[in-house]
Amino acid sequence: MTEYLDVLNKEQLDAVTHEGKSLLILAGAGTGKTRVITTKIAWLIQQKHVDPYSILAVTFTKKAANEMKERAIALEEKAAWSKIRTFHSWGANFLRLYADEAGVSKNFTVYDEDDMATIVSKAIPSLPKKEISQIVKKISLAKDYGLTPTSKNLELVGGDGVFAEQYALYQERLRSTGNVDFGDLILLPYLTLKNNEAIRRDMHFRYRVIMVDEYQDSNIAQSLLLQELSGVNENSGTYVCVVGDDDQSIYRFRGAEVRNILEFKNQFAGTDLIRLVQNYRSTQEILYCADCVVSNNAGRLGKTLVAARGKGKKPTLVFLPTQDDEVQFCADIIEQQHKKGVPYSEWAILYRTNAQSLGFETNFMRAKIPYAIVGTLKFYEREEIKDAIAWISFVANPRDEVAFRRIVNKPVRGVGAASQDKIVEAGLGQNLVSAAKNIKLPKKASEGVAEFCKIFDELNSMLPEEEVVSEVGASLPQEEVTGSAPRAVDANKLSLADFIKEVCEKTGLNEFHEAQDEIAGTQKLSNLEELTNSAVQYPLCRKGLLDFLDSINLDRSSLGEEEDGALQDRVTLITLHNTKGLEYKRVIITGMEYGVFPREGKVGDDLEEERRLFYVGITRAQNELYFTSCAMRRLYGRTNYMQPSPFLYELEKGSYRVLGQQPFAFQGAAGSASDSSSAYSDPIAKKYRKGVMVYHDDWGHGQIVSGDFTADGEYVVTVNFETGGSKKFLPKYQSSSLLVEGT
DNA sequence: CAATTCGGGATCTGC
DNA sequence: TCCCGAATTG
Repeated sequence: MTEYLDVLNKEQLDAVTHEGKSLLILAGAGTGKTRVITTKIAWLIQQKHVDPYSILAVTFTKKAANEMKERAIALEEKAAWSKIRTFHSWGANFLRLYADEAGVSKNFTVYDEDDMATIVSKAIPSLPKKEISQIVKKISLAKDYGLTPTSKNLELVGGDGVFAEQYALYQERLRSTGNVDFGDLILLPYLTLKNNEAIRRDMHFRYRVIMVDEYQDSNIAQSLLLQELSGVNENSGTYVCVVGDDDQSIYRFRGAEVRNILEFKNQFAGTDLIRLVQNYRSTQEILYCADCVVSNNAGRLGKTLVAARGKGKKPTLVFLPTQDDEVQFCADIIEQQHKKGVPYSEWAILYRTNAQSLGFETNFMRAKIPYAIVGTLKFYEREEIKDAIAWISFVANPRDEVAFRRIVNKPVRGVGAASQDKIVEAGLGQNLVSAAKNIKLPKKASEGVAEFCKIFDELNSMLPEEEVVSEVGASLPQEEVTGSAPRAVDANKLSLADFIKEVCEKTGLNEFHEAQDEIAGTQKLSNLEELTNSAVQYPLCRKGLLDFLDSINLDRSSLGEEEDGALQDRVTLITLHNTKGLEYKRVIITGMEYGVFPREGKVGDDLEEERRLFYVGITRAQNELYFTSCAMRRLYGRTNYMQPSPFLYELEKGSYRVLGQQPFAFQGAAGSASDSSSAYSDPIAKKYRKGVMVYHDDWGHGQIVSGDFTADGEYVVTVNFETGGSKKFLPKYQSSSLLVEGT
């Protein structure tokens, strides 16, 4: 019955069976923290007879939540009744439940930063355009810190009296729409709990065990929410267990507060601490590099990971001339290994900024290397998608000013900015369709508005309040992480996709974007189709619509990550940030240049955060790890000479192999590729001269033992490989597969 | 109100 | 380099 405990090490077992007090688990990368949490859930249910319904586990990404839920259920079926969700999706759920108390519409949707900017510009018309995005950022940060417009500590986010006023105006306007922004998903539940004892008691009664994953990336508001939710100061008896790693804190810029970990024991009295340092993911050589890097950070709790898997291969540092060579190197090595049977899916290419993915995409496309981009797919930021979503959101909540402005005159119906303002001012905080119907406007505009309202009414009447239920006889809840119940597809039944299809047709979006496609050669129409298809599992009703919107708004990467996506054989292209919690057999960290990674101008705490990000990247690798660094890179449309990333200097010499031409800074006493007094005039012969260490994609590491010109003037080298073999090459044709190796 | 053109600014990272 | 917004023009 408890054989799943046998696979745990001592510390893991202690963590799983710990009870009665709050617990902080300091879990290094790859130390099996997901296993600990999921096992703990199973153990509590099975051995301690804790009601699964009273267990709450929160994570930061939907992917992590899904995985956790799956694994917990695999250990104990009843874990299906537990709430395992992302922080934000839990918050959204809470707010729908207590919408009145929180002061929002039951049918709210979530505004992103663009939408926030629209609200700001309408709430403070005098504000110069340029300052809007700064204010938006500041407001977001304030909410992450748990601050309201009347808080005394607004200077924490660099806010003064003027900002307090701006924040207040924004809040007022936002509340009039009934919608929420991202920060509200945490802040409003916190405030609601704090100010409402009855709800608070309900929650304390409801949740007996609360677990939080990746606690190092929680912000102040989340910490405050956790305190209220658990009732730690009210003797609720709720058990709180958080798991985190201060070395992997990478979201300071959006309000994450490492001090939440450091101060956990003060906020939650009587906390016990358990450390997990046994690493089951990476080989020792990889962990050694990771440790070299992160030990340069001050202000860490400090721990050194111990590999359970043995020594392994040294990481490889590759110097390349340009970013095109970088892309080519990655393509080559992946293709070479693929020919030897290594699946594409074992590889991940990591980069600092999303913009860097472009080169890989185009090259891989041409080379027919299958790839999948994880994360900011930008899909939902596309114009046509935002249009369609605005329509859907507006049907859900007709107080949504931002959506209204977006769609009322698209395609053009003669309702310009002036008319829009009139309608919104008249109907602020009310149903904008009613307001629009009752207002007097110029002839052209009023005809347009009438048309718009007609479309709205037609669409609105398509949506029943509740799904017409045909009973499903499942004993366990089918709840999904983001919300509820995407059902099995029933061909005979209308789904939300049918609604969205109607939206695209009735509103003229299809027509409008079809025309755009012809002019600009874009694919907007098929994007709309893709959006439609993604709604097929949602039931045709208001609840289904809200769930669908939540799934979009609370997880930008959900589309394009089809169910079977993980099973397909593809190289992963991913930002370093997005790799949190993931692992790959072979990892290439690209763009290891000063200015790219770390980004230019990062100093002090910010530089330390970049370093932790590097640490996160390194510790994703199970077996093989590569760093690539270019001498030249196109940035801002200009070609720049680059210096190697300072982080590379933090790796101990000898703890990694070097390929390619080392920059001057890397040519120490042990350097080898710097014989400038060669007698050869042929640059190829000069590069591949006798004695040079090389690396070949198929044959591995070796040394050139002879180099001669043939009768036809071709330069031939003989290479003896580490493995014992000897081969002849024509370097002229091997520039990408036969690389000069350094130290 | 829409189409065109011109100029400045920008690029982090993301729930 | 490219994209977006403002200004200009129809």
